[in-house]
Amino acid sequence: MADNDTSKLSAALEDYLEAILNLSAERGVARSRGIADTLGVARSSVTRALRSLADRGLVNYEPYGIVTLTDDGLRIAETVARRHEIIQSFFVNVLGVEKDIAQKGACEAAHALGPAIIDRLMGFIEFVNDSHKNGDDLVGRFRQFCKNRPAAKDKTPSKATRRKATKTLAHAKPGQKVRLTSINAGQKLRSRLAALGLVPNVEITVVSTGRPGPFMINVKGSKIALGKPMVDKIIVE
Amino acid sequence: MADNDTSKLSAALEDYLEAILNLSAERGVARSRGIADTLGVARSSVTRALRSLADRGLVNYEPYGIVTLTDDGLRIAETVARRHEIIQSFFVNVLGVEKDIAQKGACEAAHALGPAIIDRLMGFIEFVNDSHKNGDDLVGRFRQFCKNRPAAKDKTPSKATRRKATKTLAHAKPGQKVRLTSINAGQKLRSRLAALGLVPNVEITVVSTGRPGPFMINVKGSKIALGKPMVDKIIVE
DNA sequence: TTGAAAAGTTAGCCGAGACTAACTATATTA
DNA sequence: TAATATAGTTAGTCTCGGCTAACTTTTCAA
Repeated sequence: MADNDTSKLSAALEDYLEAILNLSAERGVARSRGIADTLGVARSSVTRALRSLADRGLVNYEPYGIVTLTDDGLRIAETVARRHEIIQSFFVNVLGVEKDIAQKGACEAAHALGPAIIDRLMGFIEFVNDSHKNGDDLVGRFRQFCKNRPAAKDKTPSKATRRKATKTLAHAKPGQKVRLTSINAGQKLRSRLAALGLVPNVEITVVSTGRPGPFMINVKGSKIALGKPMVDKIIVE
Repeated sequence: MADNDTSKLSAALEDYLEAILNLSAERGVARSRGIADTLGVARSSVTRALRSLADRGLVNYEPYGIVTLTDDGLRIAETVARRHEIIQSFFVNVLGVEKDIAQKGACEAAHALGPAIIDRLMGFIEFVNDSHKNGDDLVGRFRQFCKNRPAAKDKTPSKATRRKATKTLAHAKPGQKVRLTSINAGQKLRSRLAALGLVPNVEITVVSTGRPGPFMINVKGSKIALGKPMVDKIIVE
């Protein structure tokens, strides 16, 4: 019983519970060393985590003893393990992601996704299996679909995601024409730049973006060299 | 360029970048207050995060100034935002999860899932859309499938997930017969229990599990009352 | 133009969760 | 059964990412 703390468990402590469950199942018994190895943390970290879990009434733990789950701990551990498996199964069996990559992603995602999403996900996996029994090989069709599709790079934002962030002069490319919107600096700097013709609404043509050399721009016919700190302060569109 | 740190960014800092990107797009400019409101953190936390991001060369930031993303920061922010959207789109448009629940889950999962999984997920969404164009309403079929399926509870582990964790006497139900495997305690306690007939391999019948009253067991015809601390130390199968 | 309100920063605190180094308890085995 | 190896704990430190309270800067309106 102990504290029966209502507050949600941290992802780290959930991982400890899951590790204890797995070790219990695999080796018959969970010991500190095994937990440390499984999670890749120091033994001392395990000691502290076990004390914390014992305080919450989730494990039976006493110094130098073996670790067992209480009813409450078992319930949580099984929930986490189940989420983990459902997510991993989706990644591997539906999406066709490599097992070790899926493993890593599923482990983290298991803490992020609530019951509603997990239930739907499991339902979806069942749906896919069911379809297969009825002669519709969804996964096979998906694999085929992937082959005919140019691989999208994670780094390249899709049009749907593209946003217009506030741009500074530093974002501009050589030859590009931009309009000065504002200057992100104090009074004195603004008036210094104003003396060079750099005022709101003026048109700027980028000559070269430095690296090496200074950042060169053309404003109303006159070339101006700017240092990196300036370039970051000039907001353009 | 500043530091150009190779180390991976924390989930929290990724969230700051994403918030800056969104604010830039929505309000034209990102300021400290807006970031604090968006993320629901104190303004002072934002100040510190911005300093950290500026140190890594991801934002242009100076005290009291507005915040803009550098090229590197923009790249990361867009990547995170894209992941976020892809995951959320999957939850909402494929799984049919409610938008605000999906929102929360997707936000956290966006930090957990790497390029490989994200790419597949996006591919899958495209596949579903493509199927729909070709007359196969996958999502509709899934919805229908869900209706005919008894809702699974998140808390109840499926048989596939069920594991045999190390059980203590505390897990046993009244009337249940178990066999004592070992006792998780020191020499002195073990011999005390041995005097009561509690030795490895002995059969134990659970009479009552306490709450209220003591935990009662039957060992070779004799009834024994055990305290909670004892019950947790007796490993059974 | 000045003075209050809003925005932003500083300083100091906290808890979680990791680490290392040094110590102690338990197990093994010669 | 004593010596040693292994397991486990303690103590102290660090980083991260929150927080509050108090202070400073900027903005805006009278």
